Amino acid sequence: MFKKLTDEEIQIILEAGIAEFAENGPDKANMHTIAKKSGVSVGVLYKYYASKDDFFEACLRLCLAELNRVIAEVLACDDKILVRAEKLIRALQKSAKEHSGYHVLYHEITAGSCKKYARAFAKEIESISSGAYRAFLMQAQAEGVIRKDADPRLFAFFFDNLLMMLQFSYSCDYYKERFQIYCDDGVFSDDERVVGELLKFLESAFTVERSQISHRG
Amino acid sequence: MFKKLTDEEIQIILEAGIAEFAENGPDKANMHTIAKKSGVSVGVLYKYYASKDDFFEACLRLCLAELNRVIAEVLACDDKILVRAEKLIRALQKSAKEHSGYHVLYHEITAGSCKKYARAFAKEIESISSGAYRAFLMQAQAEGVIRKDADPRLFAFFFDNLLMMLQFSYSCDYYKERFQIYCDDGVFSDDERVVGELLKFLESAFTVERSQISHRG
Amino acid sequence: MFKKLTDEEIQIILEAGIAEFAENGPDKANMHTIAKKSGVSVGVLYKYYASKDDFFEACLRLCLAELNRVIAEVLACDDKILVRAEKLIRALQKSAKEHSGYHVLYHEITAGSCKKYARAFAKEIESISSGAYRAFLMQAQAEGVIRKDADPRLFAFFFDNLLMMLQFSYSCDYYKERFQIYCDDGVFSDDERVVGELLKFLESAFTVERSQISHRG
Amino acid sequence: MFKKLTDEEIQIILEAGIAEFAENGPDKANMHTIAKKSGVSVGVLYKYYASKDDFFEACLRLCLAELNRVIAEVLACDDKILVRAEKLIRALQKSAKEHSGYHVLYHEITAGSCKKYARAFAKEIESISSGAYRAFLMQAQAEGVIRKDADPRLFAFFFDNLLMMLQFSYSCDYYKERFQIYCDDGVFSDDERVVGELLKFLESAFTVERSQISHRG
DNA sequence: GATGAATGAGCGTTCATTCAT
DNA sequence: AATGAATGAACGCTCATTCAT
Repeated sequence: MFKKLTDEEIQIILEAGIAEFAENGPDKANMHTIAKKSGVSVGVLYKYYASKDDFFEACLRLCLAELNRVIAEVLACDDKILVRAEKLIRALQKSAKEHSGYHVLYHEITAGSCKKYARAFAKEIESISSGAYRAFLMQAQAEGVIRKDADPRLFAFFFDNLLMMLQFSYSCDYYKERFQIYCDDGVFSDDERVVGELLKFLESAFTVERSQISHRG
Repeated sequence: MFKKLTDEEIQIILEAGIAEFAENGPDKANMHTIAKKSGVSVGVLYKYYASKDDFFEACLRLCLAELNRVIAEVLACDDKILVRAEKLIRALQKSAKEHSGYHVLYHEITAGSCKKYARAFAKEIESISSGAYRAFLMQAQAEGVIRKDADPRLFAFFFDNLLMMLQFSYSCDYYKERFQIYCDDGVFSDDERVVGELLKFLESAFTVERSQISHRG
Repeated sequence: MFKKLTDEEIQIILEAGIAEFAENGPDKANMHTIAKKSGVSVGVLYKYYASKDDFFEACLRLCLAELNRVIAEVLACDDKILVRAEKLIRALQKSAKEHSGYHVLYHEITAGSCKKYARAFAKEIESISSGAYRAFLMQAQAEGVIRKDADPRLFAFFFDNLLMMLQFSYSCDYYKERFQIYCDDGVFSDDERVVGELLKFLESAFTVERSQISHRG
Repeated sequence: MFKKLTDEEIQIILEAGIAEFAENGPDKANMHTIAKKSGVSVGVLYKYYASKDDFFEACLRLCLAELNRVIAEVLACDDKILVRAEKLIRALQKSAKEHSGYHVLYHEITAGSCKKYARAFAKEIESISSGAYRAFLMQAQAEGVIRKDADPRLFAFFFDNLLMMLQFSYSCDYYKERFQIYCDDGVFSDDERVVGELLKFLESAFTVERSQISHRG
């Protein structure tokens, strides 16, 4: 073949990379295995990507683009806050179950092995959802739908924390195991229960007005 | 030194290991570096630990013991639920800031490179907090302090999710970056703000009675 | 060189291995040295052979194949027993002098460091000559050429013992030294003398009819 | 203990060394294991022996002394040649069965791993039996008991070759396996058969007068 | 351009030897 | 004097990267 790789071929290579990186982690992942699995030679891999690290970054970008797409799709509609939350939960639940590798790779960035990417990627990725969530929390606050005394930044943070843990709980081995321990072996087959309870949790968290307890004296 | 290593010296080695594993991840961490950093020879490392894996596990156990100790200490007192929550938040906040390596290593287990430990450790570690949280949620429910319609298992799960994300946000690079993005550069010097907002979030989440939205239809 | 190794190149590597293993024994032999001596990188060694052990076995097999070839060539002809013996002696004498490494490696198997191979290889190698020698001893017995009261199995064993010691005496350092002590410094340059005397020894051993001594009472 | 090691203690250490060296070969043998097995510390080992090599040599010397003792005992009596042969055969058969380690270690010298000792030891050890055997062969020749045309040096060599192979066949794994292949599984329990046949073989070899076959033309 | 064989730095691990106690 | 913990050089093996074909 004397041609540039097509987008489809690139896609196949990246998918193979994502699978391998998700399966074995960035360090144990093997470039030859990836080449073999995607039906190309290592030479091609190194023609398109300067190094294993560089290739890992490309895989990562594909994952994050997809995850962003999922979230952006939900946020595009002008729903009320809890409807949005529900849609996000369902979307992440579905995506994490169907494309666990993508979420596992996202999780890898948060681990030490990817130190290198931490700063840059955090900026790139988290700014989007951070901004979006803060925005609609502030709007909801303005509309009187959620508690006035909430710090939109922190609340957006807590909200995203719950979503992140949710997606990892549907995709990463350790978190999956933990999910079953916290809930029970049936959680993975009763998505509605999880959606329902998380919404219940969020709904309360967002909408209570009174403060029953005075922390700090 | 030609005497058997004292407990303190073993501690130094483990701390060096934790630092190296936290810094580079289990795969990239280098046994020679650890030996050098802790002022012993590689031989000593292999006299006390059968393999890199075995040593990693020992480091891990030290971290987890400490983390469990922190949590257990808080749970020992028979406080009301939100007091407990507050104490847990403060304890984790403090611990994650002071011994970030311990928390980073805990986080490592959740990542792909430690696949091997996922199952076993999850059982070992998460069962404790899972049981404890569920128990005091149920007790609070019985006392009428928190909403009756909450599934204690799921709510315990969401609660711990928030705590985990909190500790990682004070210890792991990526999460720290993200924390600043969500909140602002000042978060790390205003612990009270975080405690206050998270308590506010939890308080509402736990105590609302009415359900304003009907999910699912 | 970026083409697959040719058979000749593989041969060079194996020869380097045989030389190194013969020189230093299987344990002290060094894979880096072998790589260097055969002009390839260690990587190549491990591309073609799974481990040092595996490589050693390959070297061994090459030696044994050659040794078997030498013996098989002689046994192919339908000569009378002492003619065969003479041919075998000459063939082993020549081979042990010219390819001492091959014979040294054969000798290595008999030593403790190769414990692992003892059983399997013994079966594989010794069965052939054992069977062949016994067969022609029995034939010679049937033809009345050699003594009737000989146990063909034991006599075949003694015969091969003499041949083995002969080949080792021309190839292994210790045995070479011993050879010179038993005979004199000139043995290695007077092959005919050795052939002649050994044939004399065998001829008598095989052909005497009367038993002058009553062993066992 | 503030005393020099007694001869018995030295003996225990050497026996442990012989066992370990015989079991694993000189390279794989472990100094710590030897120390442990003989109930002393490695420090003591290195107090009495400069290095592993030096210790191996000491073990070797013990073995060889014992083997020489066995042979010398037999040669002390002024028996006729075949009586001597029979006594030697029985003595080696017994010794190799009972103290296989000693013989295995002797065999190790002949292997490449002990390159270092080849020259020196060969001189030291083989000279004795070589001289003795040659002497009594010449005497027997003078007495007209064995063939006149035999070269006493070579015949002594062949004689010792058969004895060496015999002792190894009763002590070294590979040779034991080979022994069973050549003869049958019962050889090890029918010592008389082996003695008888070897004597038959030697008797003929030594005593034939006429040369029935003209080798070389 | 594409291939994949070859490279070799680098890491985990062992164990003979040393020497503080 | 005896101990055995500590040392660290050295080796087997891997795999990201290169480049002759």
